[in-house]
Amino acid sequence: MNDIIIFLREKNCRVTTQRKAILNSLANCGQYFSAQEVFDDVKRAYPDVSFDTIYRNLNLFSMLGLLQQIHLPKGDGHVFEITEVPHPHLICFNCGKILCVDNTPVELNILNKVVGDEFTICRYSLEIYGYCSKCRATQQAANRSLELEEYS
Amino acid sequence: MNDIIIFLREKNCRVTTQRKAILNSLANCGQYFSAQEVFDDVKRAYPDVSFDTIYRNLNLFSMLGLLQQIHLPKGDGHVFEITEVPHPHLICFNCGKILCVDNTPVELNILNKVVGDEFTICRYSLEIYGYCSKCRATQQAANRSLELEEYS
DNA sequence: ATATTAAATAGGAATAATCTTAATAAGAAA
DNA sequence: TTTCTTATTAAGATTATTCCTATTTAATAT
Repeated sequence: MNDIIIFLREKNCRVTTQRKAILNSLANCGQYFSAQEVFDDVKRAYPDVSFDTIYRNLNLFSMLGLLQQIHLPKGDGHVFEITEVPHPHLICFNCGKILCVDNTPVELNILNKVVGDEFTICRYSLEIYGYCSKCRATQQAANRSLELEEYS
Repeated sequence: MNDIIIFLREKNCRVTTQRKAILNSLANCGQYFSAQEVFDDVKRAYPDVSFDTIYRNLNLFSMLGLLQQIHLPKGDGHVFEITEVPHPHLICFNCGKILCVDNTPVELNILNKVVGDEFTICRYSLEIYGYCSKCRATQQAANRSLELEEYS
């Protein structure tokens, strides 16, 4: 916690009561969490906090590289993860479960080679959508009626 | 157009007036477009169409693999692209410009090897955020005040 | 051509996320 | 400590997106 406060000062970001409260809340959240969860938790300590402040700061923390955003399918918003290392996630269409991919197929130095001088990379986000082993059987049956594609 | 209608029937999806109108609109949209743009365009031909119908069908078309969704940074929603082949995109934090990466560093067969039997992949989404060459100079100056990280 | 049935829709309610502005407070300087 | 500057905030307005339900209509069977 003190490390992050020092880090924020280094980045010329003010260390406000609300930011400290948000950082405290993150410790109470699970591995993946929504802005709503953080809001509910912070509100217990600071009933006056506004939703806007939560969003603004979660986005700031993302930009600073303290959090990663994970995009849910079907435009269902996004959740956050506390990690400084971007990595891919598997997301189940059916149950919504999120799994980390540790053995990452994307290396930033490879990406940098690909984009060359045309672009300066700050961060990336790779979501892999489909069905977890648990949901596969039931969902594949349902998909057969829609005949959705699957990569093999 | 006729191909897509046949395709929809094959997938057991009904070919409604609204769906045909949406498909027609897509031809009028640029390479990347928002649900709002499609709504505005469809509304000209069918003033009664509801926003819900636009969203529902753009999501359906995504699920069917006709469209890809591109997640904008800072939770700023997403735009769609007409393409059946998922591929990465570079997105400029500053001007919002979107660039395709053709020489893709992600291959579905590699992903499938990584996830093995634990997950059935349907599609993926890789967004690479940062600054385009045009915005780099001006924005890096701004970033120095915030001292945001950049990968080298 | 008509009836049947289930998917798809419109409309409006509900929720989520962002923007605007005046007030507040953190950090810097005196 | 006190003042000053400006980033940050709360509040509410606005916009974006999804949900709910009664109605409509595409596709199928008669």
